[in-house]
Amino acid sequence: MPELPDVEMFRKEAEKASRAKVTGIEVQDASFVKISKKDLEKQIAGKKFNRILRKGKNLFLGTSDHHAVAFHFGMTGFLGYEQNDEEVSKYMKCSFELDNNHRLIYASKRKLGSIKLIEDLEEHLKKLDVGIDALEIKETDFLDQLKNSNAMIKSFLTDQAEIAGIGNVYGDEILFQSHIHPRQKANTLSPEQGKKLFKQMQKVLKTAINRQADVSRFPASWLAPRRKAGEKCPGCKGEIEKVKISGRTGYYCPECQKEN
DNA sequence: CATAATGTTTAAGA
DNA sequence: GTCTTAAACATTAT
Repeated sequence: MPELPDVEMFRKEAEKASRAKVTGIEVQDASFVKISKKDLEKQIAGKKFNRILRKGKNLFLGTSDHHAVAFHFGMTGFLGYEQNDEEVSKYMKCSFELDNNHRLIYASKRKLGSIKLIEDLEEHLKKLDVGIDALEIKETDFLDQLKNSNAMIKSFLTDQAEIAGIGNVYGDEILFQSHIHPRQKANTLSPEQGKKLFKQMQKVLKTAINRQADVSRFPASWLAPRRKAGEKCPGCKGEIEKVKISGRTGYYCPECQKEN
């Protein structure tokens, strides 16, 4: 589930490739990649991805000449650094062959993500309609944005233009650990709730990264492993309920997360 | 077989 | 302009 912690894992994968030179590019699913092997190679071959940058759920692999490849992972995409002799995944969309017997592969079971060629990374970042990364935002700015939003807090947290990186699963987790109801309006949170939300946001994301964004390694006190209506809340005896907000199915504990 | 799934974009209505 | 839902995208897992 590519949200901030997952994409952070992909960033680390890409970093393993950053000292090697790209020798060629294979496109396995042209209907998804949409850029020709020829154009990709013209811009990337012979260079190194030595400027790697993540902003929210977006990953940019840049070269020294300001060009870059922009990746978005949709719901099922991933990036992996692997040895050349490994079997090619049938979900592979394209791969960047390296001069060290490895390759960087982008794979996805569905077609919801994207791969784009960027002419000038700095210019591109300026125009991107994506807010500051959830791990970079300062508490005071976060609280200001909360005050200025009339949206439900779940929508606020998952709105990439407000804060970048939080999706459906981590949004639910952060609200669960902050004891805030997902439908509560952002601008009705008390200052204490706002501060708690900020703190839990940092904690949840950092903990998830420390555990390789792997749900099976998350603490038993978390909601994420129990995303199902009728499951027992890990904090009380209550039952987890489903809520549909901005088109996504969310989960919360009606006992622990009351509206005020 | 029907339904839901980690995401984004677009449209339409309040 | 803000915020909400619903639908669309394509494919897999339950």
